[in-house]
Amino acid sequence: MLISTRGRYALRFLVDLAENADNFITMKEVAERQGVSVKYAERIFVALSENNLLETRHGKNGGYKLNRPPQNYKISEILLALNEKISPVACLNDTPNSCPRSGFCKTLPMWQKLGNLIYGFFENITLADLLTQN
Amino acid sequence: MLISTRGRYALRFLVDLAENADNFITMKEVAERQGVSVKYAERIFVALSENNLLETRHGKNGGYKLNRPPQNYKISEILLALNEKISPVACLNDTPNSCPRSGFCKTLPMWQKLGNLIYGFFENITLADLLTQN
DNA sequence: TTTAAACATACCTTTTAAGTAAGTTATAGC
DNA sequence: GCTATAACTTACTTAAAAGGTATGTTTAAA
Repeated sequence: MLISTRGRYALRFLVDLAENADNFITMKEVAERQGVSVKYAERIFVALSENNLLETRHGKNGGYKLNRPPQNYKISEILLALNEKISPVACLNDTPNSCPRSGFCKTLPMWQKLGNLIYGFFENITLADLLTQN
Repeated sequence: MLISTRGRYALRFLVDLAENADNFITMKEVAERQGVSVKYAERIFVALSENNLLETRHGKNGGYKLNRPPQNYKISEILLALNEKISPVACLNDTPNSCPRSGFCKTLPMWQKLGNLIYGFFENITLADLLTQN
């Protein structure tokens, strides 16, 4: 699978925060609304926070909120924050390509094309685009 | 990762057979040429064979060869034979979608679009296309 | 009938995904 | 300043999948 639950949940959490914007929302509230255990959600929120995708406030009346308008969140950026490997095959993960066959591999060009297709897909969608879906 | 080594190796094996066409080629020979252990290659060849992607001959002077011209092998068909899950997220794997949130999930439409993009990519490339790459 | 190949079954190891537990630190409100 | 609350930290556990190996059995050409 290209994208694991961590990446999927992260997107849903951000959509949730966007829909309840302006106020600080607790992780617990989002986790419950999204049907994810609080403990698992916690790790995802921390990853988002570490990558400066969220504004946080500790203590009473604290929580999380978006730190920019939804159209400024590229999906690619969010998935990378969760360490999702976006490439379709392992042999595209290192640059320069470390496979000794890369110079003459007949399948590599196909993987590169697909990799670019997928990366381009995630680069050109923002959180705002998700909000208008139904 | 979307595609595992099994799928990747399968494609390379078929390219190898296509390049050495007409004769039966032993699995051992292909495996050595492709730098994959004979035992691991064996499982991949069996999967290809079970899905009628190869002609086989037992015993002396036996081996494998393609059972059709390279342009009649769609990449999608080959990957499916290896049980590669082509969809980018787990929640697209069952039809109808079994997720209780599928009716209102804000991220599902994006995953469906990406799934169609990837599936279309593999549907429109054949083994013959790989042979002309360098 | 021998030899070389595909085929079959069962197992092992490593890595990653997914999730849990127990505690520490920061901050708003009283 | 105290207290409640919520983010943060570290460490662990479990389950599944990927990747690979070992030991055989069956088939068919020479």
